[in-house]
Amino acid sequence: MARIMLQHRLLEIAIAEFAAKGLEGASTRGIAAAAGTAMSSITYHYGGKEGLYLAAADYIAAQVCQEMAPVIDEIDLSGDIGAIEARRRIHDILLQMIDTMASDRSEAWSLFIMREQMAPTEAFDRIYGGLMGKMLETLCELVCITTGLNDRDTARIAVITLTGQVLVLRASRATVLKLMKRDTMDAEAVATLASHIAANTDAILDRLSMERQDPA
Amino acid sequence: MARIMLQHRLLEIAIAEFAAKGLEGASTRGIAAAAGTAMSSITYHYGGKEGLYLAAADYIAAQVCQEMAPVIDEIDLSGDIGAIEARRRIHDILLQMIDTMASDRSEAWSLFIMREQMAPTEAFDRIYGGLMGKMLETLCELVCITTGLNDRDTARIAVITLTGQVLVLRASRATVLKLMKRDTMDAEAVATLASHIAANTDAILDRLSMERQDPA
DNA sequence: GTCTATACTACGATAGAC
DNA sequence: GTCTATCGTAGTATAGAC
Repeated sequence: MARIMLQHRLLEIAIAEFAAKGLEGASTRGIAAAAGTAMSSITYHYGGKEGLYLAAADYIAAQVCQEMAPVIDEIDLSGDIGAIEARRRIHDILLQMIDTMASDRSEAWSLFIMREQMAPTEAFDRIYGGLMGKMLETLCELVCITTGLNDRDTARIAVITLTGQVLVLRASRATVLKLMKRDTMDAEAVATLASHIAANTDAILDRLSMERQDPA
Repeated sequence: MARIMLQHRLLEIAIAEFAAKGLEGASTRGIAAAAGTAMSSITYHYGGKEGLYLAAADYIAAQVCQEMAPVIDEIDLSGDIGAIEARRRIHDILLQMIDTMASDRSEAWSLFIMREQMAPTEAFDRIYGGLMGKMLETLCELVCITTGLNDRDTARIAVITLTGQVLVLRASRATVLKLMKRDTMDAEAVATLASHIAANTDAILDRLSMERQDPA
């Protein structure tokens, strides 16, 4: 039992290190030392640095899956939801994403994922397959429902731009903080950003709905 | 003269390496070898790996500055432009950003900058100070003009979300390509994305204009 | 100024003691 | 299973030849 906890601890430290310094920048020596164990235990359990990295990706996928489950699973029981309900769920998902992206609690996860997005390795497929793909497809479906669109390609582009507003909070954290003249992303700043993103989301979805009805 | 060209070549190779592998992942030996010179010349010219990295940041700042100059400098002669002209310039700047973010030509630049955004070092200040800060403040100003807003804080948040739609094209390139079921970002895909981003931009700016007139 | 040779450090992997 | 010791490799930095 204590062993299992130690493995979790090692993985969490590994994620923090990989997130901060990248795959090459992080050192197995440092990770092992921080976890209070010998470096060779990484070799034993994960086969090496690369194995540890992939295990970290799986761990993140599982954690994020758990975190997002409440707002995603809901869609499974969607026999036929209306446009208003679909839009509410879009807002729920984006809010959950904002919370995850902005919170310091999951800073390491988001940084790890962001690094993979920019320079994908095998780890990206695991994370994408774990939940991200499902979540994005769910968003596409919801966009189609709430706008009345049948064109999933257009819906996908809408999802890209909608999530872009959220991702920028982490991907360009340094710029966002400079622009907002802050040192940290406190709860108030997150709330302000969230309300503006929600309003933008409505504006974008309304535009898509209107274009469908009146393709002028 | 040939020496200067060699330094430029070395810097460009360094940028590509740093962009692809990060500061720790890139190797001075590899960079020097690819540039056809000895590793110690890096020490001589830049003082070491860190110095080369900062020089690469300055080089990028200068290049991006040159690239964006046409759409930014325009604002300098803005005695009093109208709401329509301001909005046109916002679209111009975003289009230029999309082109820079999406094109393979400047892939290394954007990756380098993205890495700095996620984990800022001294290099970030150089890039931000070089042009990015000025460009973002220009965008804020234009948003205020085109929406009639006096609240620059709101304008800054609008700029964050507007640029977020663009940045996601590079920051989450892997996800975007998966969603769009493509292997590469060809010109047609870029054009489609650009037109949707432009429409979203209008929707967001219209929303801000309307809220100002009717803050219900 | 630029390259060669070398010193020094840190990394990842592995073998073997316990 | 876990730790210690060690090996080979790769990195930066430096000194010195040219």
